[in-house]
Amino acid sequence: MDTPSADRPAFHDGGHEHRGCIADALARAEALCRERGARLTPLRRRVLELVWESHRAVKAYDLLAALGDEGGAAKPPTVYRTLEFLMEHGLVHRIDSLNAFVGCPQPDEGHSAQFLICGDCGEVSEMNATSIDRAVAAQAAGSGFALSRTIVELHGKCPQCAPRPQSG
Amino acid sequence: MDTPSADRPAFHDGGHEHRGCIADALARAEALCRERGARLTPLRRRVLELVWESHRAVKAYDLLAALGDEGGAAKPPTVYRTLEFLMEHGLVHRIDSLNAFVGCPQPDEGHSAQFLICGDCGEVSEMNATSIDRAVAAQAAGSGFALSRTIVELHGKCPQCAPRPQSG
DNA sequence: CAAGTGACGATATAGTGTAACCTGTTGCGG
DNA sequence: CCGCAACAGGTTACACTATATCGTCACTTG
Repeated sequence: MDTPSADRPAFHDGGHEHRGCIADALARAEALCRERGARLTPLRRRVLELVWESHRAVKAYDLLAALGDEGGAAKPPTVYRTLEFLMEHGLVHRIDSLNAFVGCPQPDEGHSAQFLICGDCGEVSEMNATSIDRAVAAQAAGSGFALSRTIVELHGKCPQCAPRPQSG
Repeated sequence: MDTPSADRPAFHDGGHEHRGCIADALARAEALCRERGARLTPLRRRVLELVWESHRAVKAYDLLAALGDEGGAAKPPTVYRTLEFLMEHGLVHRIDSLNAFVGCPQPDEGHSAQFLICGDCGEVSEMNATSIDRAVAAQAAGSGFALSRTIVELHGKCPQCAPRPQSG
């Protein structure tokens, strides 16, 4: 469980059937909202779909533009509120170092995620590394610090963009 | 070395002689710039001093305002360039989750720092936890990810703002 | 002094995020 | 059906964060 690559690939190749990712995400969101009595309105659903159009982090103003192109001219507060709702329910995460948002592949599990962010292709991969969690918790405790939110964002190059010599 | 509290307090009490912190920071900066042939101009020195006026993270436009009050009406690009210089030389760090900047207590050591950020008093404490570094490096390696920049920002309450029951 | 370089200034604009207020919709009890 | 409460969404205006571009000044170096 410590190595995300054990369950699923950390990064996706260009050829994966991405429509499936979107469909899965929407299905999970619908199930989760039904379960919690939260309302997945058309706008919220559409924004989630837009966020999932790629595995890259999407900026709020790109969503704004995309919604505008579709006729429904949303304004900033609308988009931010929608993103806030999606974050509350764990459906998307905010990447602070990018001022951007990315879909969460497992919204149901209560988790503190870490992110691998490729500077080349822009793809973002979510990890759930308990080893990092443990190290962070131990450090915080050692300083008498009461942890409430943990931000771990790792920038670099993904395997596709920086193939190791031995494999190329 | 894993526990910063072993070398120095993670957080400062209100009563510590902060003038010393500032003086130390400026002295270190001067030594470091002299050593590297970098120019610590009056503006850069002043900005560093302003950043160090507290142990909180300072926003760019607060610096802008502070400089403006002093007569020298600096414009945004000037402040950002100055901060960029200070960051290149490790004299300040950027806190991405706050869009703000904080002085670095040990600019000489090449380090990847982690930050404890108190949501109450706003103080920021820098750690150099090799345990976190190791966990992060291992995870990245396990995903075939070539790490270039590590962001670890921990939000919560510092010991002064959230004293543990046993000590209060 | 002339040429080159780096620091800083000025203007303008792009990008990001909120406050405050209002309207529309839904669901429910009277 | 009506009115209410709660929530979703829209509108305007503004505040904050960041960068592009060009100009100017000072300091070095030959």
